[in-house]
Amino acid sequence: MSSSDSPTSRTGRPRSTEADAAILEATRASLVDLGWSKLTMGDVATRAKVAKTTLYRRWAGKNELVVDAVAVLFDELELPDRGSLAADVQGVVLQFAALLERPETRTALMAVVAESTRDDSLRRRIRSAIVDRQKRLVLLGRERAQARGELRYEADASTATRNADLIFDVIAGAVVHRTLVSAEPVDAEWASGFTTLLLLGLAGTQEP
Amino acid sequence: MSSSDSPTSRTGRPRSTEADAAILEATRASLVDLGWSKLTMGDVATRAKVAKTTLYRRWAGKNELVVDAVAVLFDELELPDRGSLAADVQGVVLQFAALLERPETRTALMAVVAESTRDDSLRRRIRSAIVDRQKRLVLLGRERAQARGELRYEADASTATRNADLIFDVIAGAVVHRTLVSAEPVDAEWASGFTTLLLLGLAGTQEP
Amino acid sequence: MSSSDSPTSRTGRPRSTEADAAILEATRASLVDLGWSKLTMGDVATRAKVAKTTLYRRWAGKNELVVDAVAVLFDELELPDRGSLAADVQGVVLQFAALLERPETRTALMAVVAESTRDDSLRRRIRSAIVDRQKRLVLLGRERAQARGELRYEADASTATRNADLIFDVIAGAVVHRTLVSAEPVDAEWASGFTTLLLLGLAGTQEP
Amino acid sequence: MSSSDSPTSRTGRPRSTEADAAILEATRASLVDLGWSKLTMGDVATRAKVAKTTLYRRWAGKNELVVDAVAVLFDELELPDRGSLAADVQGVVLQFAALLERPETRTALMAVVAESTRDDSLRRRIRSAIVDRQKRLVLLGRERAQARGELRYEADASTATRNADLIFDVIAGAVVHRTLVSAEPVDAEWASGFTTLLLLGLAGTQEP
DNA sequence: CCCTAAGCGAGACGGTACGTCAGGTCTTCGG
DNA sequence: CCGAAGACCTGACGTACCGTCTCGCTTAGGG
Repeated sequence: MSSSDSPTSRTGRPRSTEADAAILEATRASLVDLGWSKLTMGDVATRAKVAKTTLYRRWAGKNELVVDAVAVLFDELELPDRGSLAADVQGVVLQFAALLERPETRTALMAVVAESTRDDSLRRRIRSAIVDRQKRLVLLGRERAQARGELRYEADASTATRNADLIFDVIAGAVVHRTLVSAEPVDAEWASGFTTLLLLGLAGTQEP
Repeated sequence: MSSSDSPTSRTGRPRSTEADAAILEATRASLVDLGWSKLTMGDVATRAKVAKTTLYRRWAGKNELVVDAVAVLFDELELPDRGSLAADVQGVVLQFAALLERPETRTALMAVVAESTRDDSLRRRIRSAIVDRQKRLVLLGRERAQARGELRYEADASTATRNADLIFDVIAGAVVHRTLVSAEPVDAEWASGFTTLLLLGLAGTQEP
Repeated sequence: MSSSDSPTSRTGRPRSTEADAAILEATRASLVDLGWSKLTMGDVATRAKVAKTTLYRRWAGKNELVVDAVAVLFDELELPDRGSLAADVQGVVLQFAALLERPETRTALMAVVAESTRDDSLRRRIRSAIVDRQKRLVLLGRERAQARGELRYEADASTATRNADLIFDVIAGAVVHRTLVSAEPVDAEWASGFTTLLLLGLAGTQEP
Repeated sequence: MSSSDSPTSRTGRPRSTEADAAILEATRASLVDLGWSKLTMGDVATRAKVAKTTLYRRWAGKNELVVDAVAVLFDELELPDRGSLAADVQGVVLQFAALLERPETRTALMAVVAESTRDDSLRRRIRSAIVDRQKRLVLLGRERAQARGELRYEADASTATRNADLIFDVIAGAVVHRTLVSAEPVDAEWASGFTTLLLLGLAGTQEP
């Protein structure tokens, strides 16, 4: 997660793992208190009771640090089996919205995405640390729905991938837009309306 | 659009309207060259051949300036009548994606949205200058589709509004997510797949 | 004193003489409140209820304005006949010291002198508006002392001038240094000690 | 002399002593080229090849910096034994005048004195860094004259101090006034006339 | 059991940009 | 033409962070 993918240099004092944890924790705290644009490396260092050098030894800058600090939060998302595809979708929509309401994700997510439009390595980091990891939810949901007979098995693998990507963009995009751009609440009612729209659309594409 | 909503103070030298235009143009140019995070007020002032103070007299800061500079680009979006709802949706999806591919919008849009999560006045500015202005496309598209008989007229006004908002979040969200987060192209194929999904979903809700 | 030495241009609106007085008064007030370095043209204009342009039409800048504003205060110095040279000297020393204790002169005098070291026209202005005007006190004091028989009449005119200049520098210099550099009070005791020293010195040069 | 009178904090990177020297040197050079009022912290930093922050870390502002930069020049003043009190006084008068003719002292001295009239801490700094240090010359001169039998030993210590202060104010004041206010040269002739006046005055006060 | 290489804290360093302020000038309107 | 109002350009201000550096000290592993 942090940068040290090096072959574990054998000599010298090893890096403090406590520092790592303290820094990420401090980063989230700073995001909550100050927001993305006011967050500074110095402030994070102070909160984590760590020297600035220690931060820079591990992360190249604010962008990378925040991605790592926030990524772990997205792993909290789960897909408990609620018995039907509609319930599963609605559940994940509400979970995702709740995550986006948290101040640390709220302020950080769009900011790092914005930065990533001009920084390829950052975009790759975001994809691997956040985006791609959450596609698992779409894939898992589909599998369950297929097992239940709610969805057909897709014959063509590439079509299957394309569909999963589309669904992911629609769900994630709609929830993010509703939450951060429209700044309206994602409540059970909205989640229900959205889920209905999505599943009818999906069902339609599977008709003969 | 800029700050002077005052009742046009009668005395003193009036503000230069040329400066206004030059500043917004310079802001877009600076966004293209430097991106959001590297853009500075000083650079914009230099490009616009204007003093920094002249910027600050009109805009409170980088955020407000960029919103105004970018907002006008969104007004380019149109909804030419292509004869069917599907064609209209697909058309606007492609237009919107093309707009998001432009470097000035690409780097600016998410950034100001991110900032707006901690700044209510900024969020209001974004809504009035960008978001709400584009809902017109959804409303216009629905009217046309209703005139064509592709969609029913909605009896309940509040349901109608809710539906329009939902559709707007789904379209805008999906396109933004595909473009900026997934960083995959919005080509005719994707647009077609997305439009199909959306319209089937809409049709489904009108069946019974 | 102010700049308009033009041959009374016959046409157009005449300059407000009230404005002149108000500006000089405002300048002194600003000196008292803010001191030389914090005094600004804008503040003076505001206090005088006058536009900045009006100031610049009359004075080239802060330096010239302050010299004129302060010069008039030095004309308050007088040399009442106290019956003896010693009493006259002591009197003028105390008067001068009292003038230098006033905040407007205190802060302004050294400042404009400092500026004048790099600005010949300013130095000329200071000399004509302040310094040379006060030499009259030395000359008047000498005349009286000569009339009283306390001092001999000087035969050589250039020697007389040289002596007057020397005495002026010694008196003015000592009082200024005591007041502004040493920052010690010029009370009757000090004035007495200084006068004694000076007059004994003068007497000595006239002995043989 | 600079700010660090702290007990040498043991941790962190130590301050660069080269920077200290370069800054003071650059300050003097800037005074020569630009004069007090045009001197800027930025220019000094540039000349010293140092960041502006490095200046502000050591000095609170222009005033303090210039006092320190100029103070060292005053330490050049010496009192070589020329065999008689008159010769000693005349020598120091000419040295002091030569110092005041140098552009860096010329422009700086009166300026900082002017500022000090509104800033007690600055006045203390000037006194300790410049004024009081030069009183040594008066004291040394008196001691020598007493050793030579030219002056009596003063019985009362407080009277001795008062006299030394008076002489200091007279010498320094007269030379400064002649040089900077009257803007006339302090040549051997003037120095001789002044010395005669002063010593006769002193002699007179010691008669029975 | 010391040696050595790296980690660590502290804080100074050269920079860049900030947002503000003052200096002077220019442009409008009204007197 | 004068005067007020206020916008304009210029350039300096003092501050905040940046990311790097240089210290002296700590901490483990390998010889």
